[in-house]
Amino acid sequence: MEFKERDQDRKLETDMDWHHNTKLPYVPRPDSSLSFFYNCNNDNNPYPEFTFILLYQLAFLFHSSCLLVSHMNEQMSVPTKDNGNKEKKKRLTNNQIELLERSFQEEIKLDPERKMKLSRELGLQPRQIAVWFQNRRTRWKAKQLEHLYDVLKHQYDVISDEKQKLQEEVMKLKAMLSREQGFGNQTYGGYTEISGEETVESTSEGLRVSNTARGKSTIEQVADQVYSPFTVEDYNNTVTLPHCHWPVVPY
DNA sequence: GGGCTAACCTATTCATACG
DNA sequence: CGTATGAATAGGTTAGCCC
Repeated sequence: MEFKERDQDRKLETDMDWHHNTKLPYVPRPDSSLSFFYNCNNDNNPYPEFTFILLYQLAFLFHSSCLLVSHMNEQMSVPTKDNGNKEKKKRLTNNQIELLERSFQEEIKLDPERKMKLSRELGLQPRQIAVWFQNRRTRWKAKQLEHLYDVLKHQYDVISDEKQKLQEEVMKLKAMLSREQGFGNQTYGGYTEISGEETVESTSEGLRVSNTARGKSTIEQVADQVYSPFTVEDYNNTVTLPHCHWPVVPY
């Protein structure tokens, strides 16, 4: 079967889920407009009864399928841009949303049993429950990304400030060094024969930094703080966690 | 392995509420 | 009346099941 056709079938099934309680109509005997099917009783036919039964069944099937298609189109409200009986979208009530929200906070994924339970409790179609959960997960992920962006931006700002301070300090120290060199090679305080880089190490700020100098620089350490708690794996884990541990965010 | 199915996802459409 | 929001659809992917 062509993929597109299969997909359409699947859509149909999904829609049948939407109208899971749809009952097929009683199909009456084909009407007179199909009477040509029954006019098989002529002299040239050696098996009039057999032909009648065969044609009757064919006619019945044809008529049934016609009725079935029209019934399904009617019942399923197949969204067509031009028909007048297109079903209007309705907002869910506050009570419905409240219960759905509570259920979502318990578990962001929806198992079939819970779907049916919610469907019964809320008087909504199972398909509507599934769609609501899908949309809610999308909003939840968007909020998570937004939150992650805020955290990263804050940490970026902290690093930026630190960098700015360090650059200003380097400038000051370079200026001091220039002045010092103006006095020749005489010692000045504790500094002798030092480069600009090392000067930073010797300042109070630099001393603070040097406490951690055994391993990584401040920036590297801050960078670690920025990136380590937010690995892709962690993010994926939060997304696939069975329970919503992320702070509840309004959507 | 390939077909089928159900559930999921992202992107999009469209109706509705609201300032 | 324009915009934001949310319900619903379209089309694609994936995993599980069966043959």
